[in-house]
Amino acid sequence: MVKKKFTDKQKKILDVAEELIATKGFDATSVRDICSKAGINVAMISYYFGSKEKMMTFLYQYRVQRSKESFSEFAETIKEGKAEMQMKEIINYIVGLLFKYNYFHGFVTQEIRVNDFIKDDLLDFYKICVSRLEEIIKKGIISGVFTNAPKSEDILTNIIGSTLFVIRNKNFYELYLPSATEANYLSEAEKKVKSNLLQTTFALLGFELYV
Amino acid sequence: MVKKKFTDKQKKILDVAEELIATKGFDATSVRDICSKAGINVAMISYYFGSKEKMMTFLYQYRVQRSKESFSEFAETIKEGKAEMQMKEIINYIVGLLFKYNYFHGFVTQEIRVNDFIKDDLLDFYKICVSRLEEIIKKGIISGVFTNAPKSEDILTNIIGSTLFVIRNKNFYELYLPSATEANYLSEAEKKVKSNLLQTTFALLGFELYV
Amino acid sequence: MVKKKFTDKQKKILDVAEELIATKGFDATSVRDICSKAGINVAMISYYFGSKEKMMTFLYQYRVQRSKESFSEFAETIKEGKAEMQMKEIINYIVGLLFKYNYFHGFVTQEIRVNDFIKDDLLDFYKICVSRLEEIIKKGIISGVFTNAPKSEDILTNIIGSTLFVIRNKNFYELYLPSATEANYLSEAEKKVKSNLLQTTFALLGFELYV
Amino acid sequence: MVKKKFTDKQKKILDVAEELIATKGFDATSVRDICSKAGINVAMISYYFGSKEKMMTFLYQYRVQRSKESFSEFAETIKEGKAEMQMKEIINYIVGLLFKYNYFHGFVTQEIRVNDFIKDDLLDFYKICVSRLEEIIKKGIISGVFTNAPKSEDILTNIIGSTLFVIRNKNFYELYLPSATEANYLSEAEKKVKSNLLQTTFALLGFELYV
DNA sequence: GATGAATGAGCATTCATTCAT
DNA sequence: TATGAATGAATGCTCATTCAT
Repeated sequence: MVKKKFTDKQKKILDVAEELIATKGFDATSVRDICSKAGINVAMISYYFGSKEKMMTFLYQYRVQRSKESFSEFAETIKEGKAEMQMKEIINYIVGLLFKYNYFHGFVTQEIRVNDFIKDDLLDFYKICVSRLEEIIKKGIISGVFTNAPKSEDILTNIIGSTLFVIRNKNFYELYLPSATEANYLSEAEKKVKSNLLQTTFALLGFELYV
Repeated sequence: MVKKKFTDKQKKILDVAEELIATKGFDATSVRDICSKAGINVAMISYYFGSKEKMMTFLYQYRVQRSKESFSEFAETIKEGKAEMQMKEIINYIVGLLFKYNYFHGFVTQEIRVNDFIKDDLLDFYKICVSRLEEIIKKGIISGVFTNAPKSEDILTNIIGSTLFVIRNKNFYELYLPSATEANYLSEAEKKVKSNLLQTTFALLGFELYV
Repeated sequence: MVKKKFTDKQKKILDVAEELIATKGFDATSVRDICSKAGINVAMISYYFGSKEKMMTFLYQYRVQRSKESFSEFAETIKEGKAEMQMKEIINYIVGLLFKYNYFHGFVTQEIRVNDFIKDDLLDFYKICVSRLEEIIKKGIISGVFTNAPKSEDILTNIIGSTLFVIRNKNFYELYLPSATEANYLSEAEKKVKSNLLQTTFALLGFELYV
Repeated sequence: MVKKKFTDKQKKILDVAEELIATKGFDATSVRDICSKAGINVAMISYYFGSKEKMMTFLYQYRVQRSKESFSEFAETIKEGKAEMQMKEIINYIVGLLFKYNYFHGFVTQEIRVNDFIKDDLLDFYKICVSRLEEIIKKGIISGVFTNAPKSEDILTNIIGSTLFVIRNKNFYELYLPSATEANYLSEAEKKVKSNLLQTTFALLGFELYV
């Protein structure tokens, strides 16, 4: 797939499509829905992207690659810190990213019909996360602040898995968020899941956390 | 909704439907797909269940209620054990259940169009899990084997979230399962995620684990 | 078509079918509707009558032939009267018959898919009416009470046409029936249309009516 | 309902639909029937009209409203004449209209599933006819050409009822039309029913007719 | 580039009927 | 004689896509 620059109209389509697909699912979102909400002609999705499925591909590319890029930028900003600070920052960053694009990441792993190389794109992102975590754990072990060295793919699994579960299971998790309302569920849940994951991860690492 | 006994033919339909829906999603799975794979006439789904959506309802009932029941039975069997043994067993049980019905639980929280009382059914299941975990943690704290008392909803979140993530992200997790093949990915992944979750949970509980 | 004796169960089916078909139309009335309302198995209509359409045939036969028979009986009873009395009676009789079986006669001429010999049956009935009217008119002309001899097919056309129009166009005709309610529309309309047709017919016949 | 201009293709569909529905009934006429006869794609009915039922609505609108308009225009043209001439003209006009759109008016009052406001449209038409008849009768009574004043709703009932009966009962009425063939039944029947209704109506009005 | 009319394949569902019992 | 499960054809409709402009 050639990387593509999108015009404003195309970006508009992708934004609308993302929102609708995240809300209703890929199949339940019709080209007509997207186009009417985006204020453009029904034929334009085929015209611009070739097909609905190919549009989906561009949508993934549009989001996942941006996530990867922004993650790389973020990683730079914490390069100099201590391992425990870096770990805290990276957890907060990943969780924050998932919440920010909650209506996107949620279905990335669900919708199957998407071209494989898109999964590769996402896989790349996960692999970058794993190697960053790896570096941080090694650093913490060497500096002595971490006494245990769990597998970084398991740490990432816990982070992403728990976060997505919380995003997807509002009706469960809100039971334990007494002050959550319809409007602020996501921000309240984000706080709680970050706290949980920090505790969990530092416990695994054998790091005594004072939050 | 009245609880229903299913004939073998109906069970066959539900099994096929479950697999296809889990693979392709609800909307992308046509009744023609299901019926042709189940070797029955297209009209039978409407005939047996009323409609495709109602079939979905029966499918949920068929799986979630059975999960609840079998969980209750399981909980009885570990009633007498020590807290650490109970915790280990319950983690293994929940993870095993999710893997066993992997192509079901994965989409329960995803598909929107499902009747609410079904979500309630699943919520019930989660609440039962949480209260069991609660009991075990209290018991372990009292007996002194656990030195830390994390929130049980967070423990459950980690267990289910991580497990579903692993089930759904084969192409990521298999990178860290060197001996995994196409055929045995799930069983290998199950072992690894169980090990991860036991470590993680016991670390959170401040329990020294010797596995 | 062989004339058939119907069992009670078959008569039950025909009665239910007639009512439903008259209310909802032939196509909109399903075999399942009829059978469930008649308290019998879905397969019975095919079993008893061969098919839904053939059942329709029996239904016509069942009603139209009875109408013919009862008309013949009625005709006997007025054989001895004066022409003007006979005319009055026959108009009242025909209108009454149409109202009595309003939900049947109304659609006889509408539903096309019915076997032709059934139309013949109805045609027979009309022809009998015409010849009776013919006799009465002749008699009245001879006796001098009628001064004009309109075509009897036109008289019958007026009688049946006006009556069916009134039956079918409740929302129009009730505008001119101030005391009509939902419940008694048909009986009120029947009175008014009888009065109209008596006046009309006697006017045509040049007979001075004192009702 | 917004009044709509139809394209030629839409008019083609409505014409075909009208004919088929009048012949076979609404339910028995499938959109596939209509589209294949109209030489267009099956999806076009939904595309143009929204649904089969909505198409029906447009069909009513297309015919009934035009009938109303053309009736109003016609009424203007006879404004200046004598009562007996007006009565003759209006009878001929109404009968002619019913014959012209014979395959439409026949089922207007029959099909149940049609939107109510459409029935209102037809009712409007009937009410306009009644009030015109009313005026003519009054005028004739005043000028002394009519000696009797029957109810105009009953006159209209006779006119429409008899005409529709003749249209619908070809196999009966053709018995009295010796020169009628398959091809010219309608025009022959129209002549005879007009003659009948003129005679009938003038008889009711006490007007001596010399046709 | 951009439109909107038009297409044909596919959808879930309902139907009258048949078949095994 | 009677059942109800099972069938296959038909239904109205929606869909992503194409085509003429």
